[in-house]
Amino acid sequence: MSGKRHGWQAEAMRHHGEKPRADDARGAGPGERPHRGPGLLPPLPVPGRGTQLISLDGRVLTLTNLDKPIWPREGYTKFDLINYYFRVSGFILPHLAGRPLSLKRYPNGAGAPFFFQKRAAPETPAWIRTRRIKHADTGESIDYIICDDVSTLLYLANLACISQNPWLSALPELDRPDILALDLDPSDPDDFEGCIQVALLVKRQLDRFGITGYPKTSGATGLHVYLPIRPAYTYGQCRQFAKIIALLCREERPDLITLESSVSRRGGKLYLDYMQNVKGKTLASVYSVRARTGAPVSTPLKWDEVQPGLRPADFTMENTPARLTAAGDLFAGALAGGHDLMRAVTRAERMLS
DNA sequence: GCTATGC
DNA sequence: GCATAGCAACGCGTG
DNA sequence: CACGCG
Ligand SMILES: [Mn+2]
Ligand SMILES: [Mn+2]
Repeated sequence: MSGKRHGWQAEAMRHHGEKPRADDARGAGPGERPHRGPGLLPPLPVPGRGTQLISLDGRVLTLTNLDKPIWPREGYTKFDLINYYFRVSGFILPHLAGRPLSLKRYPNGAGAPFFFQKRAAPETPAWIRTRRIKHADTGESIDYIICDDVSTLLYLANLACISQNPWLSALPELDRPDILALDLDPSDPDDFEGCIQVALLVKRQLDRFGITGYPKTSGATGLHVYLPIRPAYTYGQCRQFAKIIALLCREERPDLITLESSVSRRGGKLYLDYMQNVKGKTLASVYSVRARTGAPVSTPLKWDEVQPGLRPADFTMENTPARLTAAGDLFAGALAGGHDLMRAVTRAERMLS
């Protein structure tokens, strides 16, 4: 992965004269250090209050306002958010690596106003990887943040970045997505059962083509299905194929599904959004937390979990570490290798008409 | 969350 | 010192 | 062309 020798080992350093505490150095002994690997990391070895310095990846990171409530009703603080991302970093980082990000930030808490940030701010430390990307027509460019390591991940979390939204394409192929996303958006936020039915419909279509799709909760009201694809085709080509799948699904259940871009014409049906497959558009990353009640997490699912009774609110910042220990990264396959879109399109077009 | 500004 | 404001815009489909 | 959308 990062090739850094420091691994997870973090050294807490005291900030302006705070008194030493007995538990400060927990786990810091060289002999008892868990090794870095695909697994969960232990809790972040710093006190969950005030300002703390921590050394990660050989960089010194300042974590501020750690006891600030971010989910006040749940009692979750900024420390809890940072600690979550630290613990799951080995699982989320492969899904962020090399992808320009839109950050969704909530400096005053999950219930307060948010803002998106795509441009790296001037004060961004030099060790944060950025990539200057030119806008298509206007020669303007944006320095996007790219999160390849745990130090960057925690820097972002300290900015109250609750959700990281990565592109569907990764370096070096920014114009050729390696993920095709189907975004299932219920018109009725409470109709998750309908969403489940549509997801199963999507799977049935994918099965016809021999394509593997990977489902996850969005963490909000819907589901995402990701198709790993070889980064050989343009966003336009991917979108065309996504539209074919969407059309086939709507053909089967026009009573449940709409492809209507106008909200007012959706008639309460689920919007099967294939239009996310556009350069620069993003979805909340897998394992990303959402600024909603209970701190839900966008969670990979096994297809046999996609059935009535599934509830996205059941997957949270609190219980995701345990699920990862038990199930591992169910989305690993969404990154490994990809379908050849061309063969799939040929097969699909034959079926459509 | 952080910086830049204007009072 | 205090109160503010900015922090994403854009590619696409449709009318 | 201007919208609306995410
Ligand atoms: Mn969605
Ligand atoms: Mn959508």
